[in-house]
Amino acid sequence: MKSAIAITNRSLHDQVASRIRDLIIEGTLEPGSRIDEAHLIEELGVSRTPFREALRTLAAEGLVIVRPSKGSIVRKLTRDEVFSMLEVLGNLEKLAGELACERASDEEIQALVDLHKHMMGCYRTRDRMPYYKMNQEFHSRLAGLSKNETLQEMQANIQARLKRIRYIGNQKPDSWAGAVADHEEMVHALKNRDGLALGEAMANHLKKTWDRVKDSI
Amino acid sequence: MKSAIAITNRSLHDQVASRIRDLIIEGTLEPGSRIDEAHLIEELGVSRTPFREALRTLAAEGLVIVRPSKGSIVRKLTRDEVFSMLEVLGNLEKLAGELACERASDEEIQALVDLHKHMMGCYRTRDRMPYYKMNQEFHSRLAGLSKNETLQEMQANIQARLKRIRYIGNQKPDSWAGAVADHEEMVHALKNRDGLALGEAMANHLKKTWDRVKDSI
DNA sequence: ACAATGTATTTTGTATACATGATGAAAGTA
DNA sequence: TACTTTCATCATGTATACAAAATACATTGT
Repeated sequence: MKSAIAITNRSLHDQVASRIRDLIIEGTLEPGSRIDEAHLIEELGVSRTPFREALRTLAAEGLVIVRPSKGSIVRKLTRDEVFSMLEVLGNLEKLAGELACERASDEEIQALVDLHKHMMGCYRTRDRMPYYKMNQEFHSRLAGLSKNETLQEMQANIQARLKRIRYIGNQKPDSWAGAVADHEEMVHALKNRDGLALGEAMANHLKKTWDRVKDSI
Repeated sequence: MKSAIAITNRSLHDQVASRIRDLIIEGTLEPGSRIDEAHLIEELGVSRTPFREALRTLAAEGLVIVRPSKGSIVRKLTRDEVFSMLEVLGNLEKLAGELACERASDEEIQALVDLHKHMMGCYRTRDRMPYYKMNQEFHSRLAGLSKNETLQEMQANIQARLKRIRYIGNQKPDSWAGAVADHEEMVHALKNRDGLALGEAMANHLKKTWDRVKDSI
């Protein structure tokens, strides 16, 4: 989050990249569809140069695919790819959980517990959207507590790729209660600094995510 | 592997990205040093557009850092960053090992065993360079046997970032013998499809890599 | 009528020119 | 002399123009 005062010192291609990222997650740009350069350029009011640089960035992030001389498409994830991402993500978050128990300060843990409580509040009042956002935040923050930059980065990358699918999966009637129970377990283990238990809980949580999400691919 | 007949249809920025990647690994472009756009463009004989697109790709890969309006620099890894990368890589390869034991075919395992034998040959004759290359290949192939695309991709990414440092670390007198012993253990576990043992061996191997490499940062 | 080939149009890829912002040097003032 | 301020220069960021490639369409021959 940037403060409103902060001068926009970001280069244009960075801004464009962020914008396109959002468009993909919102679903305005549909997976598998071609990205109409001319059209989108006009829409965004920028020229081709920064736009194309932004596309290269997103390609390296794995959100779009550029086919030489044949234009770019929004990457459409196959079942196998989603499964493979969740498999890796589960493992990464398991590691994150273990490391967090070793390395995080009491204050940091408490802050995460507080966030969890907020989430529980949203669950009780069935506020899906805020819960969804806080959930993303929760996982990101927990990755941060591992004090491992690379782990954070990789986690963020996979999370970004999956965001669209999880967003959809989040809308249908699902085992929300199950996810909440998982989180209770995770927070409990975190409070006790029980790395093994936390790791297992997180890996397990991601396994269940697959069940919740697999039908919306 | 592409057939030799296939015409090189790669776009210019892809070629440029590959070239710069090599320059960074070779050390021609030193970590921390600024990338002189004008100079390098002339050297490569391309114009700024594809060059800059290539830079954005490399930035997303984590090899260079672009500072808005202040040019790009070759990313210089700190001790902490290298440690964090090896921590993640160790975990990733551990997972790869476990999955490979479950999912790889006998032929694939045999092919890897053969590669290992070649490496042993290089070790006996003290051919460092071929050994180094085969070693990279070995780890990449093993990641491939996990049948998990994302895992492969992440492993390749971290490996690319560390290539330069490992390349240096490889030149000084080190515990080459130790690394070889690790590999023997890994291949043994792979043959027996003992996932747990292979996973442990790989994680362990990466831990030792830290010891071998940490002084050349 | 259908297929194949050639042509036109659209779209992507690259180069260059122009604009904007950063860095450093010189001159002026305290 | 030291510090500040302004101006010049250079590097980076963006836009546009040009070139090449791909796709769609039409025309011609069988």
